[in-house]
Amino acid sequence: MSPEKPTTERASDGDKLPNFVLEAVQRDVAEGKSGGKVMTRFPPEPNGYLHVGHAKSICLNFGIAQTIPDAVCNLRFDDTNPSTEEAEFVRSIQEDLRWLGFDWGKRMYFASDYFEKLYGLAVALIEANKAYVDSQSLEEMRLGRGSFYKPGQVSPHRDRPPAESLALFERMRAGELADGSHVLRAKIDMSSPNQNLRDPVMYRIKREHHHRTGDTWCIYPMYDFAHGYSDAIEGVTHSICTLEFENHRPLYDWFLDQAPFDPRPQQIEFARLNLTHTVLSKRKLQQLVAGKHVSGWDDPRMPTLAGLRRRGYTPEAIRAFCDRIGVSKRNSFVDVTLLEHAVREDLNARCRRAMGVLRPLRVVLENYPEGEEQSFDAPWSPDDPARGSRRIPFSRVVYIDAEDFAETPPKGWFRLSPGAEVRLRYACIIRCERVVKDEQGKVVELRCSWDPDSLGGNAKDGRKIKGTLHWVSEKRAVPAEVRLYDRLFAAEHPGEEGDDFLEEINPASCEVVTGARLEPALAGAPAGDRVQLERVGYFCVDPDSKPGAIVLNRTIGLRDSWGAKQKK
RNA sequence: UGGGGGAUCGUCUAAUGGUAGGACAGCGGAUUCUGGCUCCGCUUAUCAAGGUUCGAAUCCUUGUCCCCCAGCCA
Repeated sequence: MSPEKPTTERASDGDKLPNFVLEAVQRDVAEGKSGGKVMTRFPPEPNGYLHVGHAKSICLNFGIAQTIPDAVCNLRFDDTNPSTEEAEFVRSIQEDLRWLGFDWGKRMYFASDYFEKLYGLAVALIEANKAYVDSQSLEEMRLGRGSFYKPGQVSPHRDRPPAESLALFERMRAGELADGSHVLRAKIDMSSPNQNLRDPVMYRIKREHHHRTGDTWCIYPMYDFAHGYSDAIEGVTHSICTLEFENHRPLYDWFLDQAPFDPRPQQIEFARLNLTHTVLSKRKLQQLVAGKHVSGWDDPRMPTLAGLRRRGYTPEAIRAFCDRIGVSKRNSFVDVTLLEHAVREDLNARCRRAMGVLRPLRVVLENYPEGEEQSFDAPWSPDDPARGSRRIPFSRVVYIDAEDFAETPPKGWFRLSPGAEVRLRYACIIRCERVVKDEQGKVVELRCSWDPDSLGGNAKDGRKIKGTLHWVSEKRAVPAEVRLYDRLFAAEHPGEEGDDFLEEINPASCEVVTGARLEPALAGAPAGDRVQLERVGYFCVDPDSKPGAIVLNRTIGLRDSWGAKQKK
């Protein structure tokens, strides 16, 4: 059977857009910053599955490492909040990253690897009188922080002697103090117009089991404190993050000012991906899973990498998409048709073709001898004969798709209708002689004749046949369940005006067709196998498939200019 | 009443003082044993107003609009 044609070289490389982050890094290299070294990192928090928005960040960070000689990209799990993080997500993130095609070598790290070092850094800040233990309540701290327009008030504990803070901090670590009773804060500027600088919390007490450190710690560092130092500890030179951290950069820099590292990492922000007809916020994806609105993180309608994979998307298509959307600082919504285009383009080049009928309509060829059978040769890839062919069995009764017949055809119809001729792909020409209906008047069978002089599909007398239909032999077809997926949200911007996005789930986003029939060559196709069903779309064999009960997921339909025209 | 960012075709994104280009989407056509693919063509943009300049998307001034920030989340 024709294997998929690999498209790694073709689809993903070559049309990378230049972007301002890469250019900034290249400038730094040219100027000899950090001794010309470049190290980036991809820092997921293990509290959910990776999605196509992460893919943008992954392609950026790993892409820079691949573009610049000797540069590397680390994988670092930002696991500083044990309340939400799980080992299962650590596993899935690695799996998805590998699947996408990126390799972090031996450089897989965890912020939790640095807990002891970070504790030491915190102690040093206390000793330098740059941090203090605050004993205010959460509410008092909130009030004390002021507002956008009002400067904050200093904490009554702000001038606590370093020795006293140190003693308290040690007791925090030792588990002698209750959750929430104390925090360690950086001593910066309570009246800063940037609220991130109003003595941000560095450590909180949290008696939670950590997926890696277990119960070793009951205090955990906050993002702003942990992230920059984790970068610095690893030797990261360029810490690339999304726009909402722009306000945090002064704090990122402040921490680095207190304990100079070489190289000193630099934070650069870019706009996260937004996609039309899609939700990408971790909270909303969690809601979809937790509320069982989808079958799981890998539901083929999910924008997660696991979901896209199960749907039949290829890593090359996702990478090509990421390369093409570019990187900038503008808040934007990428049209989901661009993603759909990327996957069609890749699948068109790599998938073999086969025939399958979603909604079978029985066609009896009255002038074909009963009990006889023949077969036709059909290339796996008409555009590339080198990929071989298979035989397709043919006999007196075949199925065509119900939607390829119209009793009263609209203008421009060149599929089957009473009295009309069409070609059965690779087989022969047939004419519809009679329509058989049930008591309700529903068409249940077509009585047709075939032209024995059209073997292979071309008429001996040279007459042109405009319509070509896909078909399967009744006797030899294999049954299949086909899951027709569509966008999870019909609305362009789900939940836009405060609407509940859950109520905007497209009820037609998953249509299960149970009576489909496939050509026999598809029997036994393994899970993950992809194929184009000619004239229908691209499909991927679902892991739910059992021997003799194949399940296909529709990745994406073919472009349909006829259907589009009909809609107008 | 604050601070930080951002405004280029319908949507993304280039042009870094010198022809506003590409991709997607849309429309039309050619080709076709997939109404697919491919090929060809077309439509459409510099937030506004002033200024500097031979020349401005780009520099200056003044506005306008959009996004982010008041977690012991990341």
